[in-house]
Amino acid sequence: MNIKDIAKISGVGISTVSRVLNNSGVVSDATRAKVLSVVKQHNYVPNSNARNLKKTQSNTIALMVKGISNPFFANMIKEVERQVHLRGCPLMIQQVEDGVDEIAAAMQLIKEKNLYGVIFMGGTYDHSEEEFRQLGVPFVLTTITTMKDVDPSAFSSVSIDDVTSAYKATSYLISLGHRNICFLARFPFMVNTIGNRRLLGYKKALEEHGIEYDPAFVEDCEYAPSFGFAAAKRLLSKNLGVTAMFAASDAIAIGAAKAVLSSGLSIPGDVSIVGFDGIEMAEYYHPSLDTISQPGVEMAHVSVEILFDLIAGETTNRHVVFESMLVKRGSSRKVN
Amino acid sequence: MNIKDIAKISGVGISTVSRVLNNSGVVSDATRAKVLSVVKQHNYVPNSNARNLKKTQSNTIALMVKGISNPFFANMIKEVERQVHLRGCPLMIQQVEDGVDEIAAAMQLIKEKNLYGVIFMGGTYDHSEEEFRQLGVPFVLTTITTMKDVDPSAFSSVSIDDVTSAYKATSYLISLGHRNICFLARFPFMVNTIGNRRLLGYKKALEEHGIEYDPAFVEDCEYAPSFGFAAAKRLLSKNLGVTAMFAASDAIAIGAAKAVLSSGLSIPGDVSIVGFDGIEMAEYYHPSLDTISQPGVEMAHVSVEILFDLIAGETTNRHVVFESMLVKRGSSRKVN
DNA sequence: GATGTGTATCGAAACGATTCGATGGGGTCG
DNA sequence: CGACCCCATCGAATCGTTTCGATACACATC
Repeated sequence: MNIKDIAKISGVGISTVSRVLNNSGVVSDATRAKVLSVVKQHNYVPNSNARNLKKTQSNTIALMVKGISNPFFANMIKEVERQVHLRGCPLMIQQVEDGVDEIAAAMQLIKEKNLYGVIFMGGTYDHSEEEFRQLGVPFVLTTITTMKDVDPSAFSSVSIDDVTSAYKATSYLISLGHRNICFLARFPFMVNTIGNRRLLGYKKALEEHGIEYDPAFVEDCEYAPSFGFAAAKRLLSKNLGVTAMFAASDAIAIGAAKAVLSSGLSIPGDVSIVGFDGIEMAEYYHPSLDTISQPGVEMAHVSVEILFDLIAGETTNRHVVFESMLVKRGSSRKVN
Repeated sequence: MNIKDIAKISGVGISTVSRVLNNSGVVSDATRAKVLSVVKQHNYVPNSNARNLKKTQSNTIALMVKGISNPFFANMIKEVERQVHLRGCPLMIQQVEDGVDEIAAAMQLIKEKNLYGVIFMGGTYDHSEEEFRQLGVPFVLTTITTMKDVDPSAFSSVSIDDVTSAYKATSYLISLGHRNICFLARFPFMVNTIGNRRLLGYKKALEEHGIEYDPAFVEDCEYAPSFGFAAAKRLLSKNLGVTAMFAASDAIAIGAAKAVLSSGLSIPGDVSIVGFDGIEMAEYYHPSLDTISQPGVEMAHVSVEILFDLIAGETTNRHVVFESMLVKRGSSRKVN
């Protein structure tokens, strides 16, 4: 069942059916009604391969993401899907493994599928302006840090201020009287990753309060509970007199909390903990975890909005920086 | 840059380039090498819209899923993406909201995109054999229950035995001496949902041990911590003398645990808890939650395997039922 | 030298949509 | 009544592939 069949059955020309389906050009009401009824009756759906071929443009949006199963991302992905779907576009998801060139992978998809637009989510991008430009389709970077010194006019982005957020968390712990505060995050062999930016905020807070920075208090760990658990174990075994932990994700915090609790220490009695992200599980952990919460759903929503603005012809790139929020629950306490 | 350009530059015919790219037909080694070098040099990627149009068949796989952000699903989705990608196919993800007809939604995508295959994940399907057949492309139902009495030869599936799994959990609690065991799950206004099937197992265990089933011990709640929390609160306020809770998901269990702990009761001291799914967070909860664990990654993997077997021409449908596993950690204890 | 066989290659048609230039049949105006 | 216009509609060309029937050449066979 193709457009030709519909045309024949409706007793009109091919192009008339096309105009009805695309609401383009003029069609008399009678003809429109006739065609639509035939379309509905035969359950006709236009073939998008043919349409995309002719228009050399598809309506597919691609999402390139690092780590689908990360609960913070999972939540954002859900909203991205919802918003994209709401605009009548299909969503393609591709996971970018460590070590693959995200832009090159996207480039391939773009050529292959004539993509409508791309959202990149998570990670650190080591790409030049030129590489971004070569994409040739609208795109948005969401919760992504860039390594090269790229002119911001070359891309749109949605993020929070990682330095300030980490500063906020660390300052909070300091204000409660803590001096021996450790920091858990992932530090790959690169500059300007999320972990490194949050480290900056952590250091800044220490410095401002006259606490000397000691690398022994910082542990490298992936953004998952098992790694947080192991890192916190290592930390505790150093006997540094740690009274507080700041984790760069709630998942890490949950693992670290487990390490603390299973060592017979209490939270927040012996050790205070602050996480990062604001995932639902952190609230239902016991004790409820304090955290730096990112408005993930809004960030996803705005990412899609910006993308579709660009698709609609908007030419200036936007950079939306959301405010993170310190959520105080039950996992930190004041010390002498 | 299209196939015609490549042909011209290589000094060969269009069809020769096509044959080289598809490894079909005979091409002399010299010609093949020449063409491939030109392709690489110009970064040529064939346009899949044109290819799909001609072949009236694309290589895109679609995943129709209920609730992307559910941590158990998120994990499976990750593996599905990995496996599909490994086979060189793009993955399209569509979230099916409550109340929309999943098959109809898939049908539309199939016609539109000439899909290669579809994986349905999660939920309860109220569809007839005829409806499944009309899809016209290979598909697999993963962790899905069907309402209509559908001949199993009409579809392939990957699942666990929900009745037996719930029976296992409940029996375990009974074996520890519990009599007042409640059950938390989602019971929509339908038969044979996951919740209802697990309820069956719960009832069966009670019955076998001479414990009378009391609806007051069963609470309806969605598969998320906040709902588990609320449901457990309601349950506790009934003063039924509950000593154990069985939750139909770890997310529910975590919320329920929070309700118990924040009421001043201890786990497993006053209340034992068993969850379902085996998500990572359950292990790192404190206390670590006992759970019925489903091998999500394997289930995802096998789903993709079955799908590609069907695509490759396999004609008999398979039904793989995985074994769930009772994982004992620290959230239940023996009572007198 | 006519015939047959096999190998490497070619080009035209087709897939199902969009779009643009062309057409035909009223109606209006002078 | 002819000139003109406008509205509704039509069909051919096109997008970039795949594929099938045709071709061209070399070599062996009788």
